Amino acid sequence: MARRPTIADVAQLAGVSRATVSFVLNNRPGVALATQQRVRSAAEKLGWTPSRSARALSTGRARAVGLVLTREPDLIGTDPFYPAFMAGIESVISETGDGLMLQMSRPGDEVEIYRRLAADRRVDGVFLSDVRLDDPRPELVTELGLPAVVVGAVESETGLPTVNLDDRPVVRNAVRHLVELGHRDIAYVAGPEEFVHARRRRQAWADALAEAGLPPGTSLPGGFTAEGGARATRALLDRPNPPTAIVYGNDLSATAGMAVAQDAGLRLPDDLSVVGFDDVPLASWTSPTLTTCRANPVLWGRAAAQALVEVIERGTATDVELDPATLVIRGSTGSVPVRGSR
Amino acid sequence: MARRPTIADVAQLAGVSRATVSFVLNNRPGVALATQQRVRSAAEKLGWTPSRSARALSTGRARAVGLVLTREPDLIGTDPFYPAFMAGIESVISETGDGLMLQMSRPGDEVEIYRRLAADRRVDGVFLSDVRLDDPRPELVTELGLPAVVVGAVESETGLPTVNLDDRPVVRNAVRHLVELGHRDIAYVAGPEEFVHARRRRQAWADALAEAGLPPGTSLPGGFTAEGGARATRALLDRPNPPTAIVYGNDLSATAGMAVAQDAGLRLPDDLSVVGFDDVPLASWTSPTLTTCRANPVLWGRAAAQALVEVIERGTATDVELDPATLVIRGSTGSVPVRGSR
DNA sequence: ACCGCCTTTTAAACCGGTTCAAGTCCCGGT
DNA sequence: ACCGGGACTTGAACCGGTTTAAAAGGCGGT
Repeated sequence: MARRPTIADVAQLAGVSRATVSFVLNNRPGVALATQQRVRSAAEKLGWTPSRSARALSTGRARAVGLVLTREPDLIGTDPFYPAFMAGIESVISETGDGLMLQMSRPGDEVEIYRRLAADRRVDGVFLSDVRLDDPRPELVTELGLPAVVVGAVESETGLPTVNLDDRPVVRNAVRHLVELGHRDIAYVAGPEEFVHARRRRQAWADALAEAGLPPGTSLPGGFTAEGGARATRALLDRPNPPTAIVYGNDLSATAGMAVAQDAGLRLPDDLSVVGFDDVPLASWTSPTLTTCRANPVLWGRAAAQALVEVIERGTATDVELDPATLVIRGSTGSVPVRGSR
Repeated sequence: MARRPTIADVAQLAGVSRATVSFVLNNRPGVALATQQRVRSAAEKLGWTPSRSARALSTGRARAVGLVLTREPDLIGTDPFYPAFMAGIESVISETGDGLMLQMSRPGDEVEIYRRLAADRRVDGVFLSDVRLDDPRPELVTELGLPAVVVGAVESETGLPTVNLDDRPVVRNAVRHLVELGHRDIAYVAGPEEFVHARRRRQAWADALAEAGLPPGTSLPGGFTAEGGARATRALLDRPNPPTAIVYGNDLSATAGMAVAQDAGLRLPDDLSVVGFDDVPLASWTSPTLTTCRANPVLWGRAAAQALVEVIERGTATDVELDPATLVIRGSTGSVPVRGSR
C-alpha cells in the first residue's frame, strides 16, 4: 500500500506551489482558470484528498459536532427520538462533509465528558438535549467557550441559541379531546421531573384541566419506562375512584399501562382511555391502537444542526420554534364509561 | 478568552524542551522522576491538554472509530439493537479516550461513505454491521486498507476479523419449545432476505422443523417492520390451514402480528402462539407478554470494539464467538389448540 | 586526568495542510 | 522607454504535537 499522496505531490504534478493547490481546493478567487484545471486533474489523477487532521490543525476546526447522550444505558434503546434526531443532524452536517461524534455518558460523568470534548477540540460544537432543571451544562459550555445549541428547553434563560418544540399545545389538545369524550377524571403518568420537557408536558396537562374547569387531577411518576408506567397505572387503578382516562409522558409507559389495565379486566377504550406521546412505530399496532402525540424528530435534528452550524460559523444563531406536535387519534380513546356516581 | 496553552508553554514553565513534555505525556521511559513531576504540575497549572488534531497529524491516528448505519431512516429508530450496541462500543473505546463517529446512510450511498471515511482518515477503523448477501463492503475496506471488524456474519469468508453471535441455537430452541407444546404447523415471518442474519434465522427455523420431523413450514417476508409483520400475519391466517404458531424475525413484527391475530378474533396463546426476537423493553408489557429471544447487544458492542482496537493496533484480531441468545418464555406461547383435523 | 558508558535532555525535522506578505508577469498609459 | 497596477504565484511561517539522532551530564574505573 503506497503512501497516500499529499498536497506536495499534487503541487509537483501540476507544476505549481502547495499554496496554489490549497487555494484551488478551497475555491479561493485569484487562481487562473487554466491553473485550476491543471490542479484539479492532478489531484484526481493521484486520488488526492486533503487530510482531515492536517486541515483541522491549521484551521483550528475539527469539522465535527458532538452529541452526548446522557441516559441510563437501558433507557437509551427505548427512545425512538434519538436515532431519528441523529438522522436529522446527519442530513445537514454531511452536506459540508462534517461528522457526528457520539458520546454516551451516565448522568454523573456528563460534565467531565463535555470538558474533555472542549479540551480536545475534537468537535466544533455540541447539542444540549434532555435539558434538566438546574442543568449545569449551559453554563459549562459558555465557560468553556464551546459553541452549543439547546434542544427543547422553552425557557431560554440560558442565553444559548435554542431549538424548541412546544409540547404544550398538543398535550392541551389531547386533554381537550378527552374532555369532549366526556372524561372528567383524567390522570397523568409523568416522565422524570428533572427533565424540563417532562415537567412541561405534565404542566400542560394540569393547565388544560384547569382550563376545562376541572379539578386538579392525579399525576404519578412513570419515569418514561415500561415498568414505571405499569406501576403508576396499577396505583391509579387501585384508587377508590380510578380515573377514566390516563395521559402518559411517552408511548412506552402508555403501552405498559394499557397492558396493566387489560390485565385488570378493563376493556379499552370502553372502561379506560389512554393517550401516549411519541407515536412509536408500534403505536399503530397495539390493541387497541394508541392515541398519541406525534412530533418530528428528524426535523428537530435538522433544525438543531443548522442552528449549531450557524453558531459555529457566525458566533450566534436565532432561536427556532418548530411546528408543534400533532394529536393522532386512534383506538385507545373513547367515550367516558357510564359508571358509578352522578 | 485567552489562547489555550500549547506544549511550548508547558515546556517553558517547566523549564524543559517540548520533546521532554511530549515524553512525559506519553509515559515514555527515560525521563527523570523529578522532571516528570515538574512537567506534570506545569501542565496542570496551565490546564493544558494536548490538541487532538496536532496529535492526529503527527501520529497518523485519528483516535476514533466509525459506525455506519445503513438503513432506511424510518427503520433506524425501531431497532433497539443499535443504541445498546453503540453503548457497548463506547464503554470500550472511551477508556482510551477514543471517540465514535456516527454516519448514517441510505443503502445506496454506503460505498461512497466508506470511501470518504477512509480517504479522510477521520477514523482508524470501522464496524461492518447488517452484513448483506454479496456485501461489497468487506472487499472495499480491504482495498482501502481500512481496518474493520465484521459484526454478526458467521460465514467468515470475508477474511476480516468477525464478532459473531450464532442465532441458530436459540431459534432452534424456540421451535423445540413450540413442538413440545404440541405445535406441528409453525410458520415464520422473516426479515429482509438480503441480511445474512435474517436469512440465517429463517434457515434455523427451517432446520429445526426438519429436525423435529415436521414438513417444511410456510415462511413469509415481514421486513422487520410492524407493517410487514402485520401483512404477513394476515396472509398466514387467511390460509385454509392457518399455522398454530408463528415465529417472527423480530419483536416489532411479532407485536404487530399479535395485534392482527387478536383483531381477527383469535385468543393468544390459546388459538395462536407467537415468538419474537430481540426482547425489546415492551415485550414484557404486551398482552399476552411476548415469548422471545434475547441477545446482549451491549456485549456485542464491547466485543466488537475490543476486536477493532486490536485490529487497529496489531493489524489483526482473533474472531470472537459470543454467548448465544436465550429463549425467554412468556405468555404468548401455549399448547396447541384442539381444533379441526386429526 | 582521562575514558567509556549510561542516563537524561534537546535541537530540529516532520506530519500535511493554510495563510499572508512579497514577489513575478504582463499590459496599457504617457 | 518607463511606470503603475491588476492578475497570478509563491516562499516561508505557522498550527501543535511526535520522533530521532545527537549532545550533555554524571559517574565509576584505571
